Order: sequence, then structure tokens, then C-alpha cells
Amino acid sequence: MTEATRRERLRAETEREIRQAARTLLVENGQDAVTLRAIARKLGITAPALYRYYDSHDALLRQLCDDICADMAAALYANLAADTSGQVGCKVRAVCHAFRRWALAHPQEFALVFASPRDPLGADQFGSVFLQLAGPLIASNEDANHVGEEVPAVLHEDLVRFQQVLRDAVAEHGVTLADEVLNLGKIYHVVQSWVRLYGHVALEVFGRFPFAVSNPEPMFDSMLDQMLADIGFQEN
Amino acid sequence: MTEATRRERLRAETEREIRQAARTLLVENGQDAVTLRAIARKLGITAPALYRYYDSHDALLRQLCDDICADMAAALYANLAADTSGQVGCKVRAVCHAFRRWALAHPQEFALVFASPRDPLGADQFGSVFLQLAGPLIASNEDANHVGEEVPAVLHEDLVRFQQVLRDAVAEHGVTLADEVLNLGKIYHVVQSWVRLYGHVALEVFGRFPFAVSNPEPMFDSMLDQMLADIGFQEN
DNA sequence: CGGTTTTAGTGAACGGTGTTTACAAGAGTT
DNA sequence: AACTCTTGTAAACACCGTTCACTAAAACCG
Repeated sequence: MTEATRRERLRAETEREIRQAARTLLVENGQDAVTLRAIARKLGITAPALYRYYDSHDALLRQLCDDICADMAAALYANLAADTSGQVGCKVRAVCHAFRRWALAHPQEFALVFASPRDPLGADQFGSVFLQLAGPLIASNEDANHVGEEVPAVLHEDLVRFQQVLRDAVAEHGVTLADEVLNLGKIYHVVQSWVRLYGHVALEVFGRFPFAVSNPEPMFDSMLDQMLADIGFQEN
Repeated sequence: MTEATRRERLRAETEREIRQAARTLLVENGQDAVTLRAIARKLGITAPALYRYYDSHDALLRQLCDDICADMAAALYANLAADTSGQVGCKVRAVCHAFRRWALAHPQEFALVFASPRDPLGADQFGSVFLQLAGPLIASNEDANHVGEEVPAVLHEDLVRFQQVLRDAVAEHGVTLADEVLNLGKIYHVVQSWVRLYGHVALEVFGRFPFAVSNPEPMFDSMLDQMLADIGFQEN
């Protein structure tokens, strides 16, 4: 079964421990606490040994970001699967709520992955995770609304590119979409929804609402209602 | 004139230099480069001397945040004053564009002030700067629209509190607002606008749009159009 | 099996960091 | 002139990322 040699197994195990130690440090003590020496201390080895696994501290942080994204994607998919209502609107709500809950429960991870002026955009990065869900959800809402709705002409080029991204994402799930379903108007509203979703969650996680909000969840719900209405889902 | 003693003047001058050195380091080399020793080097003094001015590295960073906020506020007010159209919609657009331009031109500052999981919310923090502008702008649009519009009851309490914040902000400019003008429906839309504005700008600065956007400005303009329509300003 | 190569880990070192402490020198005050 | 307060220094401590020479064990190979 295990085709790996003994050494490869040990190496994989150590690498797993490194990632887990880094993650624990991030969660419990913040980004600045994720130091090579602290990680090494947790594993009972010395700091230079980590260079056998990662080229630099920065590379290790990048790996950490990828792990976090993967975990969040898994959490979102799990919440999506847990919704058995069959109604698309409910599924969208479930995913959005899961995103908010995850961000609030993992503020350090959210800040690291989301709001650092890092490299332009990794292939397996954050937004793509969320929007790989958007494709199938749109696909399952076959109403061809928003057709012919006015979308500024300057945006067409970018929206068509995004349309292709969504089409590819859906294709991986074995579904092909007609242009009437995935029309530009709807795509535009998806982007707008992403802006609002991210805006609300980031403001809440970073505590940057312009006034004290006693309980932001109803405000989030209210925003979701409007988003879903804009995007063309019938009221729940 | 100068009521300060010689020593007080020197101290104030040194403090000014410290702030400026910190700012330069942040802009030119990123947040990690804002080091006590680097700042001291720029001033030709040693690092421990800085402890005569700030309790800790963290306190200095907090001061830096306040400076940045003040500068951005000044930039926004300048752009507001530069718009002589007299039309409120144009003024709103000017401020929003100024915010986006400032964030894109100062990504390091934006990231530091905006997206670090710091203390809940400083008194002179970011959102408040922007929304101190919102009050007067709303005030100058006397149309009592959105009256009686449905706003979820759970949000009333928070919105009333925010209403008071805006009223106070406007009062500082010597204006008092009637409830019909500053009604809850409009307040709600202001908050929603802040969410969208922040969402777009943060996504753009951090490069977290889910697909490559060739030129995000038209998308921003388009969002502003919809925002202004939602909030009840007549089309420009 | 014996010899060789590859690998994972060590320990010491370099230059960097925030911070504390003891101390010196000048400015201001009486 | 004597005293205090302020502003700076120098040395030290513990930590950081990173490099380098080196060891010991694992894997490979004839």
C-alpha cells in the first residue's frame, strides 16, 4: 500500500507537524508569533532544521496561507452539503453564513490570508474558493433573468473573462452552462455580491464598523436578503 | 507667540521627525521596516532614546495610524472642497473616488490602519473619518426619501445609535437635522454603502478580486452609481 | 556485505530586532 | 552655585531569520 519509503514517511510526518505547529502559533499568539525558532521548539528540533523543509520563513507563511484556504474551503463545502433543503437560495445563504462564521472564528487566519499586501493572487487563493461555489449555485438557478440588463460596456471584457472562469469551475463538476443562464448581468451581480460579502465580513472581523454594532448578524442577514434579491433569486 | 519653552520646542521637533521617519520607512519599505533602530538611525540617535517619546514600538505604530488617518481625512476634505459643483451627488462621488485613490496610492498605510486586528476601535479611527463626511452630505440632500421604508426591526436600535453619531458629527458643523431627513432607511443605506465602498477598495488594494480585472475604475464607478441610486440621490 | 552518497539534524555564528538598565551631560530652576 | 529634570548614550539580554561547517544515520549500489 504505502509506496513511500521509510524516510519519505518520516519527512511527510515532520512536515505535517511543522504546519500544525505554525497554525497553532498563529491562532493562539498571532502572526508575529509564527517564528522559525518557536516552531522548531514545538517539534523539539532546532531552527535551521526547518530549512530542510522550507526555503525561508516567508515560504513557510505562504504554505500556511494555502493550508488555511484549503481548510476554509472544506468548511464551506461541508456547510453547503449540510443544507439539504434543495433550494438554491438556502444554499447560498448557508455558504455566506459559513464564510462569516469561519472568519469570525479564525480572525488571525483571515487577516493573514486576506488582508496582507502579498503576491497579486495565488492560483488557489481565497476568492476563487468562494466563487467556485458561485458557479454551480448559479447554474442550479436556471431562471434566465437579468437578460439584457444594462451592464456598462467597459465592463464587458472583464465580465466575459469572469464568465469563463465560472464556466470552467462548473465544468469541473460536469455541468455546462448556457449563456442565457450565466449572462453578464448575473455575473455582474455576483461580483457585486462578493464585494458586499467581503466588505461586511472584513469590517466585522477588523472591528471597523463606523459605530458600535451590538449584533451584526441581523445586518448580515439583511444584506444577504438584498443580495439575493439583486442577483435574481426569488424570496426565500 | 510661542508659549513653549526652548526645550518643549526641541522635543516637539524631535517627535515630528520621529513620526516622519516612521512614515517614510512604512511607505518605502513596508510595515516590517518600521523599526525603532531604523527610525533612530534616520535621526542620528540611538534606539533607546525613542523610549523618551513612546512607551513601546507598538505605541509608536498606533501613533503612526493616527497620523495616517488624519492625513487621509485631510485628503478627503481637500477633494470635497475641490468639488465646486454644488451638487451633493457629485460631492459624494468626489469623496469616494478620493478614498479609492488614496488607498491605491498608499497601500501600506491602508493595510496598517485598516486591516490589522487591533484594538476594537480608536476614537479617531478610519470609518469615523469617512462617515463624518456622510452626515453633512446627507444633510445637504433634504429630500425626505426612504421614509417609512422597511428596515428590519432588530436593526433599529443600532441604527438609532448611528443616527445619533451622524447627528453629532453634523452638529459640529453647526447644522441640526430633522428626523425626516436623517431617517433610518437612509441611515441603513449609508451603512450598506460603507460596506460596499470598503469592500471594493480593500479587494482592489489587496488584489483579492476573484478574477483579473483589467481596469477596476469603471467597476467602481458603476458601483457608485448603484449606491447613489439606492441611497436616494437623483441620477447625476 | 562494505563503501558511498544522500539526508535530517546540530551548534556556532552574524547581523538584526525590542527592551531594560545604569549612567553622563546639558537645560532649567532656585 | 547647587539642584533637579530631561535627553541622550552604551552595554546588555533575549529573541529573530539565515548561513555554514559538520555529524550521524538512512538509503543505495556494486
